[in-house]
Amino acid sequence: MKVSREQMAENRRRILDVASRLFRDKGFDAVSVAEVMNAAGLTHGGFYGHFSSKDDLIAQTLAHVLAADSGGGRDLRAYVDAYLSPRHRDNAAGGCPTAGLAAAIRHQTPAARSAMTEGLRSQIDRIGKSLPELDPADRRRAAIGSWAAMVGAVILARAIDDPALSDEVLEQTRAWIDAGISQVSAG
Amino acid sequence: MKVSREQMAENRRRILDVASRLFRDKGFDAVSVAEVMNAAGLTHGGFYGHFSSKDDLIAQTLAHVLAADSGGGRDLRAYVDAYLSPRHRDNAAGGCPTAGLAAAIRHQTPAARSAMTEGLRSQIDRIGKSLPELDPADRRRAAIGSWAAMVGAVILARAIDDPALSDEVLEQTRAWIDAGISQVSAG
DNA sequence: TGCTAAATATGATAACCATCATGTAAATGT
DNA sequence: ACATTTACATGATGGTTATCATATTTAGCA
Repeated sequence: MKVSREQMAENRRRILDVASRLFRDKGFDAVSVAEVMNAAGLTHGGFYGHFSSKDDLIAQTLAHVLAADSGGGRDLRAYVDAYLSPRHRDNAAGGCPTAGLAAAIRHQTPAARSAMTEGLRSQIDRIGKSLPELDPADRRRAAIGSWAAMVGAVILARAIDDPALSDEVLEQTRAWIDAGISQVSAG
Repeated sequence: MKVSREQMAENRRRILDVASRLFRDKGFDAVSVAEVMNAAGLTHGGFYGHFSSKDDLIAQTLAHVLAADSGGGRDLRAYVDAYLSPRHRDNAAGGCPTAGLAAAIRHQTPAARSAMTEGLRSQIDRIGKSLPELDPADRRRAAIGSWAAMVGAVILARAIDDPALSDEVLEQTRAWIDAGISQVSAG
């Protein structure tokens, strides 16, 4: 059952989209190739027409999802607030791929690590650009420090089973970043 | 081939120790029960005499490794320096279980989540205690914010395949935490 | 309109793994 | 010393999964 060229391209896009959601939600290992294909409305057989292996799917999914930048844009404050919200914590499937997948990258192929590295590099640059009021050294430090705290806080908040402590981790990290950035720009 | 009571207790301890190292190094999924037992010098058959399931092993391993506190102790500065060092980044098997495993806890059983939650709660308290110069609200905020940044930075540094960027993430996060704490205590 | 190549479906296959079944030998208590 | 219990070893078993083989259908082209 051959499909049109555009249909095939759309299928590929859908595979990458659902794979991205499933991987963020359940982790690379817990998602099977057949599960991805079913979620994309296909069966497992066609998979190897699109990708050479599951590892290849993982690498291409990362490149795909990290290309779609969620970046800080102009208003860093608003971005941090949304990032460190219970809503984002509770929405791993649709949330930041770094928070969901960065820790698992260690066990993946070089292609996957490379995709993640480029994603992180541009994310750090993006955050830096949204801190124009700082001088370059402070800007770089604030961008990296804040980003590390954001990613760490969401990972910790998702790991904690006590809702009060989980909320507190988000809230206090938000205040900590806020204070750090304000004080640097005031200094 | 029965062994003495103490021998059995030692075997159990060894299983938990090697499991802790293997899990931190390779992740829960990538380590098989047989691999753990072999690393402990036993065969897979005896496993269910010690644990009711692999999930049970995971939960008990977390409780075991998180009980052995690596805590901040008195000198927070030194602890942060060691935590955010290339040496720690490159030694996942022997390093902080939170940095190695927190992100994977989401996909584990309630018992495992609960062990991790208690570990994090006491780690945050421990860091707070090593900031006696701050007033309680600042102390809590600094403890949580710093800890999130530390965990996040090590996870990011381990995900990045460019050594220069990876080192920079550690270094800048260290400077960021340092500045945050100094400025709060100066303010 | 018919031919051919290609995209996907259906259906193996082989490896891995958690868990269970059973055997064996030595520790423990009498 | 002996009986019994028990910790561990050896050896299944069943389920899952990545990957491959083959069939089917239709798009793309002459």
